[in-house]
Parts: sequence; structure tokens; C-alpha cells
Amino acid sequence: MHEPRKPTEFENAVYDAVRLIPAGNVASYGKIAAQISRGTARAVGTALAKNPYAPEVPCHRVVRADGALGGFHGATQGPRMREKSDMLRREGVPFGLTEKVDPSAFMA
DNA sequence: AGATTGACTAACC
DNA sequence: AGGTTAGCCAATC
Repeated sequence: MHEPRKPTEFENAVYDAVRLIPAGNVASYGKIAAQISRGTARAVGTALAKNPYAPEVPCHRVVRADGALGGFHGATQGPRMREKSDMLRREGVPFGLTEKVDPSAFMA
């Protein structure tokens, strides 16, 4: 059995920033990177893919800059993604008709 | 230690 | 409008 490794400092910084996203809002991967002044959108995605603190860390509130959903629990399609969109809808995030998050939902 | 792989993006066709 | 390309940085072979 392989014990999951301890999260790196970068990953912890990502998780801390994600905790601050209020329900009903979303933030892009790139915004998180900018906010912690480290890494890039891709690096944030890599960190979130392994998020060990779900659902305490609301990783479902992190989406792509163009409003597409991105991924959830490491998956970019399939039932996991349907869960992600359901959670956002429950939190009142306005979706466009094209399966994209409305720009008004992004954090300031 | 070098190469590969991602829940990305902006810029270009 | 929608696919492709090239950069990006951290984690993982």
C-alpha cells in the first residue's frame, strides 16, 4: 500500500486560496495562481487533481477561464463532471446555455 | 537529472 | 466559431 505523500507547500497554498471562494461564485485556475503569486493555471490544476481535503476545499468552484468546467476528482468527463455541475447549480451559479459558467459568477 | 504529463491559457489560424 | 500551437510551472516517472 502506498501512503499518499504529504502535500507540498505549493499545493497547500492552492488549497488555502480555494477555501476562500464563496458559495455561488467560482474562480479560474489562473486566478488562483495569481492570487498566491506562484505557479500557473496548469500547476494549480495538477494540484487540485489530487485534492486530499475534498469537500472541505471546494475544488468544484474552480473552473476554466472560458467558463468551461475543467475537471473534478481527476476526471475531465463522465459522472464526476455531472456531479460538479450539479453542485454549482445547487449553489446558485448561473450557467450559460452552452454548459458554461456565466462570467458574472467569477470572484472579484 | 532529463523527459513526460497534466482539472490551463492566450494567441493564432 | 471552433480546432491547433506554443508557452507555462509543478509533480511524477
